[in-house]
Amino acid sequence: MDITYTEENYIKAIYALSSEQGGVASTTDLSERLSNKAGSVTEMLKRLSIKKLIHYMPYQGVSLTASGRRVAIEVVRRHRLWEVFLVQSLGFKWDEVHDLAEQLEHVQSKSLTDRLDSFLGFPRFDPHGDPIPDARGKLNEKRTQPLTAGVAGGCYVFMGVADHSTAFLKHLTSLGLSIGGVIDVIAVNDYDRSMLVKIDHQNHFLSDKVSMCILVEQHL
Amino acid sequence: MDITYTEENYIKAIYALSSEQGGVASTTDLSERLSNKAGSVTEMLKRLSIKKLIHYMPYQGVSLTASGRRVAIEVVRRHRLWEVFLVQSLGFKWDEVHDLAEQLEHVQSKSLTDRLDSFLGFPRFDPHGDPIPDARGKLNEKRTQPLTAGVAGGCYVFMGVADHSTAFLKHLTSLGLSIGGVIDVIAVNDYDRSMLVKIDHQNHFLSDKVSMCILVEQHL
DNA sequence: CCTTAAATTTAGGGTGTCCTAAATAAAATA
DNA sequence: TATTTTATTTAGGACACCCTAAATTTAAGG
Repeated sequence: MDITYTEENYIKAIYALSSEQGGVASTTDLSERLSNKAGSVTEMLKRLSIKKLIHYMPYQGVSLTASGRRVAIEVVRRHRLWEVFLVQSLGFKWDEVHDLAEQLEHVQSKSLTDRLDSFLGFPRFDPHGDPIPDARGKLNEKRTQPLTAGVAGGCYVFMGVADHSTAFLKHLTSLGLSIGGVIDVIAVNDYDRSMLVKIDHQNHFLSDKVSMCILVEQHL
Repeated sequence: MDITYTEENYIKAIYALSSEQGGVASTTDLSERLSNKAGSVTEMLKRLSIKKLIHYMPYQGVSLTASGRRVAIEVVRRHRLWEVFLVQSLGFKWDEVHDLAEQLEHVQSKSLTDRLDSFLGFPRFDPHGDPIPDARGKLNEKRTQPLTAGVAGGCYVFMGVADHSTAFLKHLTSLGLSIGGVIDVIAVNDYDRSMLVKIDHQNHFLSDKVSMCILVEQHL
């Protein structure tokens, strides 16, 4: 079965939304995420449903079928591998690679993907800390928490982001933060959940808008 | 101005055909090369003409404008760089890369292309011996001749192919021939232009269908 | 429960790219 | 040159993907 460029983008969006929420994505959410109007989304949902890539019950939202999920994971795998390539081999910065990977991810070739994977040394995470599914579609889930869950005195390792926008990534860079970096939480403001943290010997204030998108693990 | 995937393919085909022939490509040639019907081609030619990418006089064939040529060369550059990457970095064989490069070439990003070029060490030729335009669009023309122009007793260096099909490339591989390889012409049959050659200490008969697509330079 | 608001779908259009079949122009042949 | 063949264009239709506006269904609030 052949799946178009656009269909892949819908599948990917459904995958992302339905894993954030309880397994289903709504028409409106999709329409926002893809910057398309709701009517266009409905139309595509019907097509994807005919192709048996999604479960679609009008008005009830959609979820991926097994084969839809396979497609989604393959696209995600390609996207993240290309991101690694762009950063690791071509020297792009982590905030520059998203849009390029968004195009490269649609080159449908198992052998290309697998060889790229091997060439890169089978990386397990992309430059933003997102896990890369392996050739069989196995994806080791990240066991991370947003930094907002951190407590004063706690020490955390920066493992990934929940906001992939260039603006946000540039901001983190300006804080001296990159994947694997250590964050000491000095104080947490109960009222607005803002926090004072130490990164690379420097103190910074983080609003909860920011710390919510910083994904961390407890430091060992 | 944005140029679609399909438009790029038309531009590339026009570029290829019009450099083979006297600067113009016909509707029928394009229709064959692109496996589209003539009517579809005419329609696209009108569109490309409006975008000022081609000179189009109905019934008279088309040629590229300066800006069309710039687009074509950029696409060719991307195609050939990706081919180098696929062979050199990912270990594909030279007969496996065409279709993949055909997809990768449409990722429109100057910085990606230039970084890839640099990553690969600014290669001047692709795995089939075709010259790669540099970042400014400069393309050093190959000064090669088909092996059919060779004479008995002559010694030649294999520089490229005029047929990029997998079948032909595999055939060359089976003859022990790869870019840079040396070909000694032992005898030429005047009647059908077939020839007896020595490649890597082994003798082979080549029909003119084959030797016509083997591009060579005189050995120093 | 009824009414309003919000979410979703349907209806009707538009563009890009393709097709087939018919009409026309150019080239080849007699 | 007249006629036939071939090349090309035009006309009309299809499908994927998008839109706006109207209709409908579901959810929310009184």
